[in-house]
Amino acid sequence: MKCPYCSHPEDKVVDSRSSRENDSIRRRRECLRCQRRFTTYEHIEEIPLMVIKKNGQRQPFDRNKITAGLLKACEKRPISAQRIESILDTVEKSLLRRHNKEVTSWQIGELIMKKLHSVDQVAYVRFASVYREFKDVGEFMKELKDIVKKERK
Amino acid sequence: MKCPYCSHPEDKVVDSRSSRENDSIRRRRECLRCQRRFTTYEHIEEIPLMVIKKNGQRQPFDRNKITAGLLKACEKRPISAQRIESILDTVEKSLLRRHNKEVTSWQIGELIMKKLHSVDQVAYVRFASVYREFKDVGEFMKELKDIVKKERK
DNA sequence: AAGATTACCACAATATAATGTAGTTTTTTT
DNA sequence: AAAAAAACTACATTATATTGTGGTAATCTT
Repeated sequence: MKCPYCSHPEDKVVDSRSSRENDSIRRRRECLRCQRRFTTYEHIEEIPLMVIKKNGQRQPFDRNKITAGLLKACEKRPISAQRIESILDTVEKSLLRRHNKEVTSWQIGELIMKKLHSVDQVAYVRFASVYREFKDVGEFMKELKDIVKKERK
Repeated sequence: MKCPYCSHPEDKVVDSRSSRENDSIRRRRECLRCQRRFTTYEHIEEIPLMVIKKNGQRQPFDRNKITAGLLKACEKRPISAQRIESILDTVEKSLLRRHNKEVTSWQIGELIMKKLHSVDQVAYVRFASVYREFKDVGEFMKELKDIVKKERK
């Protein structure tokens, strides 16, 4: 565990206690180089995933809602429903693997866009234009040009 | 560490590895009752605090901004600047103590309101009426009545 | 579709963490 | 302002985690 003060990688545990609910372990560690102390927490890898919406409200992660948006973006595009499911799989898993209990809908959008971009660029632009307003028109045009260029090939 | 499947409090560590950057330890644990396995992560207690704003964008926690809003809500109220600083202290500390790297501005508002409510109820209502729209008019009127009743005493 | 990275698994040898008891300080609640 | 709860401290005893090696499978990148 890297010391937060001096970045030294070695330390020792000075105290270790379970929380009353046994849902975490608090350890008090001491850096072997600078002797300073710090606290760490051990947690179970989070399973429940809460989404923070734009208005700041939370709600449980609902895969179906996202699927719906993606399906719409992929209308009339050569992407199978299977393909979409697999994109969702990847996104969901990589969200679950994060250590963070909470995700913003914006982060989810970004992840999907990254995936979608490598699968179908037209669908990507459709999705992107809904989920994220391009920072400026220039960026949007640049994306479009790149895609048109490739489609022509 | 409580088993996420059967809630049994005893388990053993089956594998334990540092992340390459030494900023966390991943442990693979096995429940002593149901034998199922799960993963835990140990992290340094978080120090940097990111605020998720209503529009979904992040920014570093800025105490001054919050102070400004609070000061305005407390205009002409018998609350010293010192008092306000101490409210902010409490809120900031309790945010830092959470295990969560990120907080929504909504959560911060709630914390401040809780504190403010016990200090000055009129200021509380002013602040609340800005930071949170009361779910319904009834709730707002109820708050007002309670406060007026107390003021009369 | 191949290559790289990361999670997961097993086993054995060594070193370090967990736990009880207990006192102090800090923080939160009433 | 006092009481209650939580975090940090120390020390001694016991028990368990860490680390290397090495292999498989799943996932991410190109």
